[in-house]
Amino acid sequence: MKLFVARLDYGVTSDALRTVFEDFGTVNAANVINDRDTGQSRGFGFVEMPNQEEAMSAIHEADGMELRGRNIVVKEAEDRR
DNA sequence: ATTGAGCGC
Repeated sequence: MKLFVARLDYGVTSDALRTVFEDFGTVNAANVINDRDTGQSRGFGFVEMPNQEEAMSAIHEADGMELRGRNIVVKEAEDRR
């Protein structure tokens, strides 16, 4: 299951994102999206979790949680556009 | 350091 994570602090890296979600279960992959031209974080990212139950509990647990001073938003990801 | 309502090339 893929999770969409928004409102990330610009200093949050893919590795940091993975560490956060590993507290809720197994994480296959996590990546923060950076602007292709400037390389700066876009402030959102994706987390892939193989266990759906862990993924759903991660949504409920991590949505709204504070990370680096900002409250993040966690939702199920839409199909890649 | 920067901070937006946003779904990765």
